[in-house]
Amino acid sequence: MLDLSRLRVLAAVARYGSVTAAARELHYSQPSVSHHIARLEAETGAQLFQRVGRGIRLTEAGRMLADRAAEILGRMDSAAAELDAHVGLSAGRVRVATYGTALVALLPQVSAVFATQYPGLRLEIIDTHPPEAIAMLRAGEVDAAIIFRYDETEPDPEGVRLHHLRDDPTYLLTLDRRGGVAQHRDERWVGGCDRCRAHLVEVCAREGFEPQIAYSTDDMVAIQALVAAGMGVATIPGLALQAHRHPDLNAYEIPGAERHVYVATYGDPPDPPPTAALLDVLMSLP
Amino acid sequence: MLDLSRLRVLAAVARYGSVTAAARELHYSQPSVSHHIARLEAETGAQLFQRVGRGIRLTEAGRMLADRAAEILGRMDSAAAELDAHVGLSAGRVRVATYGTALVALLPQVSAVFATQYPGLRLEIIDTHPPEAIAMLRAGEVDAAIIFRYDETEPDPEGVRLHHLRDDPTYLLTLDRRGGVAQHRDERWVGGCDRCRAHLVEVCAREGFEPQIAYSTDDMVAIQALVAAGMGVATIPGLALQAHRHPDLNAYEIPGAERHVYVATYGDPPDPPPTAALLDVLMSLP
DNA sequence: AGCATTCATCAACCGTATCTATGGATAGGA
DNA sequence: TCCTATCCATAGATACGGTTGATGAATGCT
Repeated sequence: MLDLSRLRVLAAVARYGSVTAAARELHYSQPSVSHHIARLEAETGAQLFQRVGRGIRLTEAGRMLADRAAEILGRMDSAAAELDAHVGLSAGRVRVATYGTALVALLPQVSAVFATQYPGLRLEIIDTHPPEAIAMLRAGEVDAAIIFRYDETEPDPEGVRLHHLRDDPTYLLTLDRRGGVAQHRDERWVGGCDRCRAHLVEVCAREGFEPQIAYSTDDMVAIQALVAAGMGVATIPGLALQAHRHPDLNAYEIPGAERHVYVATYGDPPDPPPTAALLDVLMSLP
Repeated sequence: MLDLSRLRVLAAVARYGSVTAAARELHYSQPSVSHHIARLEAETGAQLFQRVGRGIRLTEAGRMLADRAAEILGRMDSAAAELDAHVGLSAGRVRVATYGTALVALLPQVSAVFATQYPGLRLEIIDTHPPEAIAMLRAGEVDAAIIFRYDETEPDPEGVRLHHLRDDPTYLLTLDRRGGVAQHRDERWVGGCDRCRAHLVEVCAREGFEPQIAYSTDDMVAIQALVAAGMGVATIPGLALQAHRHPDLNAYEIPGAERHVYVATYGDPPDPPPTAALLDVLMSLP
């Protein structure tokens, strides 16, 4: 196959019409350039130049190949430039899968930091529950996943690395001023997603009762509206409260019911620069 | 700048998703491929792959560069194929400048041979008198020039090589049956181009008279029509008669008045293949 | 637990590009 | 006409880089 440095030499000789001038331009010695074009002709079996007196002139085939060479070299240059942009994080994208609460509470700030600090680095966000987020991370559909778990002693998911982001306390939401979970054992409860509901049942079991779950929704606004309407009480993560807070409601932190929030990445360290940048920004959030 | 063999390795690893598989495909050893991608990453400063367990996965930057690499390699391939076509004379073009008589008498046959023997090789023809044809040859505007001269002892034009093609006798065209030039000394003459007219004067001078040139034209049909109309006599090259012959006219070969016909090419041997092919065909014409 | 696979590292060999020095040829000037 | 400067090709020496084979570490499967 054709050799790139030969093509570069050919293009230079074609542009300057002289072996010596091309050598000067390329910072080569003249014999080196002469040798290159001789080898190129031998390798391709084509006559690229015709020697005329003490000069040379391109043949039709030589002109054609020189044009192609210039084009290829141009593409090479632009590919190198594009790669440099990726290295400097002024190009590329990061795809992150995250659950709804973190999406509204954290990602807007991340996006704002990216816009000023890494313009050109696209942030793509996918709203998914943790199990699916991990699956997407393994499948390479996202570069990072923001997940949570209640029990930090449970084993880490296989094949991914977890970076602890923060602990998110769970709050009891009520209309009245009674702050204990057990005090609401006979009321109706509003549940969240599957895992949140399971955790709610567990917390209540610790207090010795089974909650009567009247309605389940992931929507933090809906949950608060239902409680405010007197439908019952609910638990809600602190991050959700940070994003939206109904004025009529009281919130009491439930001890020992923190959500442990992590960013998961795939593969061995080091993480690719865009992913590392996302991690940095997430870690530095207040 | 980026190295092509590295890019080829990168493209292969990207396509197969494995260093070992890429090595098999490229007929490289596995460490060689591993080394190549390590060097490519070091040279570009970009993280192209992420090691995950016993495998590897492309990063965003790696995917981008691999795509560009595949594109560049494709262009390289097509350039090589195009070049091969030129070598095999199934592509390219030959540009030839020729004077009118040779154009109508020789070039159609050349064109016919090219069409069957070198399909894809374009033949471009320019109608020019010999001095201009030589100038165009020197300027690189044509690859060959078909010229003639009467005096073969005159020095060859500078900077070009002449290949003798044939000797084209000059004929005396008359309405009657008198075949000698001197026998028409008092008639009126029809002249051709500048150089032909000068030659006519010279031939007549050898016979001891100066011809009375009543009309001059290059058009072989017009010359014959004028003579047939009784306007006078004329000289005409054999090749012209070969292309067009007025039935009423008699033609007598003038001894020692041959046109020497040559193909001129530029630069040192060997000629580029398309030019050599044209020469071959011209030489083999009857 | 054992085996096969995968990728990274190391040392040795080989190929090839590059340089300097030299030669042959040509174009321009005295 | 000769001389000189310029240009391209060739030859030999050096050094850089690529390829290979052997080896090691880590992982996933049976």
